[in-house]
Amino acid sequence: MEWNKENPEQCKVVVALDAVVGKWKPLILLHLLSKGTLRYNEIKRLIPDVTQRVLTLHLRQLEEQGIVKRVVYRQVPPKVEYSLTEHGQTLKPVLEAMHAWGLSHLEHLENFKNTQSE
Amino acid sequence: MEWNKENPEQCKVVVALDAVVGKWKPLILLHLLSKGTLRYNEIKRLIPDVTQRVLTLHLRQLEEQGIVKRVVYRQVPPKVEYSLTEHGQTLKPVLEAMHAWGLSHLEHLENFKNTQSE
DNA sequence: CAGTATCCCCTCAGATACTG
DNA sequence: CAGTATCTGAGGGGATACTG
Repeated sequence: MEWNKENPEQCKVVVALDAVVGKWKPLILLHLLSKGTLRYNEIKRLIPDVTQRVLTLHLRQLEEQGIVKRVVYRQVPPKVEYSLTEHGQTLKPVLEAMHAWGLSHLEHLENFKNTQSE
Repeated sequence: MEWNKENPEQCKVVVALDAVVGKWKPLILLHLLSKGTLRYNEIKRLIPDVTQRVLTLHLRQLEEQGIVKRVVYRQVPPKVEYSLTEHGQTLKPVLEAMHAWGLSHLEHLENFKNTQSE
């Protein structure tokens, strides 16, 4: 926790960022958090603007990081289910903290922009 | 706080990410958090690998967001001091949460990679 | 259904040189 | 000291078409 007292260089904020950054990753994580388990096309439908290519890329990266679990049911037509691993669940409070700050930041930006133009 | 129950679309995680993402932004913020006020070249010395161009860009963006305050002393040679705004300070708990998760994530990656190769 | 395979573009960051 | 100005390259993401 005490990263900032002496040597900020060894802080691991970037590690967290690396896991969460990606145009659609936050949305993917939030949907998995609220729904539990989702099939590939369900995610695609929940996030219409993501392309298949990028959605797959994001999911693969989250899987590599041990954040998302991918279960393939060998059948025709194929069925693939995505869910958060236990470790992935631990992101929830972090995402909530970021969301809360994001909200307050938006408010601050309001009167900040105003005082700028005055 | 309740972004995930029904509509993750309106979650503001991305707002927070937008403010914090940038190759050297976390380090800049951490240094400012621990030192309080720093001159341009002091930051540059604390983060040797950042180029002047990118450091300036990052600082300008943080300033635009109302996170960093920039004070110019009109004198020769010039003196410019950077510090966090009050609002910028509110990022501290968020960064700490990310750092803490980053640490635990690194541990998890250890035995995750191991179980992968088994 | 759940993806690959290509191709393209554009932003972010680095390198280097210059300046009020 | 605290920056600009230019040029450059890498890669993250989009569009479209195809497939086991």
